[in-house]
Order: sequence, then structure tokens, then C-alpha cells
Amino acid sequence: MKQSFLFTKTRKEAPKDEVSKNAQLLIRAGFIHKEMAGVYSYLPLGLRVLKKIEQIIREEMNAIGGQEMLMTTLQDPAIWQKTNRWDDAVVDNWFKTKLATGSDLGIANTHEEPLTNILRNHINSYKDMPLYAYQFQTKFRNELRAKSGIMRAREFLMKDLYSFSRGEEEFREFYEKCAAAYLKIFDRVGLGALTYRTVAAGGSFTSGFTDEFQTLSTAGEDIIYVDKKKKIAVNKEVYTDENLRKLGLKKEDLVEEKSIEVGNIFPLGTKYSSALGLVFIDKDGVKSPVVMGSYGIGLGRVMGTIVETLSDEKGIVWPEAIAPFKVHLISLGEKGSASFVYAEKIYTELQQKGIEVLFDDRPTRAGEKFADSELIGIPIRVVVSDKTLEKNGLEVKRRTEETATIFTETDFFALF
RNA sequence: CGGGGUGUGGUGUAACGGUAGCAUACUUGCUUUGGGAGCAUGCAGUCCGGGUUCAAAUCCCGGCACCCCGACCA
Repeated sequence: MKQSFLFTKTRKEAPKDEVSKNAQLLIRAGFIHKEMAGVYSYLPLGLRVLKKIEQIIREEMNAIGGQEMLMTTLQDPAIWQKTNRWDDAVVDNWFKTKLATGSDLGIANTHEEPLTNILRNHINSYKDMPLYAYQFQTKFRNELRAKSGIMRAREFLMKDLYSFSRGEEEFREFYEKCAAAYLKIFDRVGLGALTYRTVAAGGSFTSGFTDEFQTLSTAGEDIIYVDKKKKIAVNKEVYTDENLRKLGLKKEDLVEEKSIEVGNIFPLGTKYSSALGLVFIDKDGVKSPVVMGSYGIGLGRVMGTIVETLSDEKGIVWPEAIAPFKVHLISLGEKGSASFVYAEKIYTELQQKGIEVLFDDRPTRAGEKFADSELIGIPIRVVVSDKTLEKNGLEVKRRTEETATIFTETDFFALF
């Protein structure tokens, strides 16, 4: 894409009402637009990143047998009443609205109920399971206090997968598979080194533990105790001597850290299947409720966490796998000049090879282009100018490195 | 939801109750061209509703919005 075509602009200053680093940088660089507190639009650059994160998650979910679907935002209160989660006194962050006829309607904040209800039409026998369904869908949560930029929003895109198993053992097997897939996902998006599977409290679903995936960051809201050798952590909420003993962890190996919850997985047992009548008949003709699990990742939060943890003082530093473009090609020559024509040639060739490139063809000054490039954070910066032309090459600089190197055209294309 | 704070051009900021100014961005022109250029030019603003006052960005009341701390976070 030519940068002159991109409609977003960068800014030197962040809006005064944004304090979090992720929102400041993402707004300055033109990735997102704040609509209101906790509600952000994704602009072209931001959407590119979001889609890459989505695709990585999709690949890993498909790899463990997930089937993608898409459920509705508008929700029928009736099925939520069956699990007692319609009442505002029970679930306090509902957005609710009404049909023109006057009847109540919910705006979905999660999808255990609707999916369980859907599957009543598709699960009858033990032969119909195990079954794993997931979606990328917008959730609405009426948070009393939105904060931390895109990290805790009122409207956000979430991958939610639900597992349907014939028994506890079968459920556990998938649960562990999914945990492994999650670690892969966080690794692929560039958060692997900072992200820990973390033992947490059971929430309101079960009495046992659940698992969170926590990324170390001073911007985090959670406090966890990390065993860096064993690559595991314990959330403060379950940090007791007894629990540590159960988990086989020693207090002296644990370090207290602040962290961001980038994903979670938890057992649902038969809470929803029982309440909504999702049962199956086993080999012996006996009816039992389906054993369920739930597995979530907030895409915006992952994106925000990457900005929080990997940026530097000049701007964002995108890991290659999720960067909006792989190459930021900068022409310093005037339109029509020899170096500009050469830059256009490189641009065309990169595109022909299927390499995503943002071509800064704007008639602006070098300093501004460099500053923008660092702010936007594309992994590889390539400069074409009279100087590089004289040297018969291209100036290549990685966003993570300080120094630039002159490459010949051949060596440059060999990078990909 | 409790406590605190703040609302001024697109963005960042200034103005004792007395002419709303600066910077940036944007328009146009000339110069400049490897680290957010210079000169000139044009465009653009006091959150909303009341009140006090000769006079309100400024003081008072109400509302709304945003930020922070806490609580909450299926």
C-alpha cells in the first residue's frame, strides 16, 4: 500500500485523555480511534494487526479440532433466564435493549447459553462428541469503569471456544490440548517469552482451579507469582501455602510480578448443559449432561499487550507475525527522480513476491518519514534515496536494531 | 458504584470576571530536502442547559463526557 493512499495520519502528541501506553501509541500512529470510553474503532493499520492475530488464533484452534462459527449479538432473554444469568443482580454488566414490540433483548457478553442451546439440535448421542466450536465475535460488557486503552473495553472482539465432551476425562484431555495451543498462540504473536500459564481461582463455575495466560507487564492489573524455571505462575487470588503444596511449587522459587490476563480457559462442568437440557445418550442408553469447557482470548487485549510490552521510546515495535506490513519502504527522492523511480520498482517487485509493503511515497521530509516509520513499527525499514543509489543498494534497518546496513538488491530480496 | 480531578480550534496548550492567544495539523505560494524545515498566507475553538454580573472560558447550580484511585471484572 502506498502511504499517500492510507487515510490515517500520525500525530506527534497523544490525546490528553489517554494515559495508557497502548492507546497513546496506537492513536498517535493511526491504528485506532477512540469513540468513547472503552470503545475503539480499528482503522486500516489496526485492522491489519487484528486480522493477523485472528488468523494465528484460527490456525491453532483449527489444529486442535475447533470448528469456526458465528453467533449473534442479540440475545433472547429466555435462555439466559434458564441459567439465572439474565438478572442484573447476578450479571451486572449486561447491555440490554428492547425490540420494537417492547420485549427485552440482550446484547451478548458471552455465549455459553446460546451455543449450548444451539447444540441441543445437534447433540443427541455419544457419537456426536467430542465437539469444539469457536468464533470471533464482538462482546459487549457494560464495565463500570473502562480503562487501560484497548485492554479493558466495553466492546471488544473475542475468540471464544466451547468444548463439549462425554466425560471429565475426555474434557481434561482437550483442556490440556487447548492450553498447549494457547501457549503456541502467544508464542506466535510475539508474547511467548513473557507469557505464563497461571493457576487461578475457579470463578463462579467450579470449585477447582482454572487457568489463565498472563503476560508480564507493569501495565497489568493482576498480580501473579512466577516460577520462571518451571514456566508457570500462580495468581495472587489462589496464592496460599496449601495451594502451593498441591501444585508442587516452592515459595522461594516464586517472584511477584504484575501481569495482563491475555487469555483464560476454564471448566464449566455440566452447569449449562444441565440448566439448558443439553444431554446425550451413551452406549448403555443412559442420558447424561454434556461436560463443557470455555476458552477465551480477547484480540484487542492481545494487541494492546504487545504494544505495552514491546514498544520503545520511539514507538511501536511489531513482531513480524502480526505487523501490519512486513516492509516499510521509504523513498526520499522527489516524485519522478531516479531514486523515486527505483523505489517504485522495488515496491512493485515486493508486491509481486507477495511481501506486504507500505511504500512511503509522500512528498514529506526525511525526518518526518523516519519518525513515522518508527512510530508505526513495521519490522523492516528500507530507504531508497540518492545516497543509496550512489552506493548501488538499499538501506535496510530492522525496527529492533539501531543501525542500518546497505544491501544489494539481490541480498535484499534474499531476505524473504 | 464510592472518592478525586478535568472539559478552550482536528491535536497539544495559554488567558485577574474585561479584545479568546500560542504551537501543531490543514490550505495556498516561494525557498528547502537523510532525523518531525523556513518565510508568508488562509481556515478553524471556550462540552450542554440555566443563573449571578454592565460584562463569564473564568464565579454559582444542574447535566453530560473524559481521566485517575478503589470496588467490580462470568
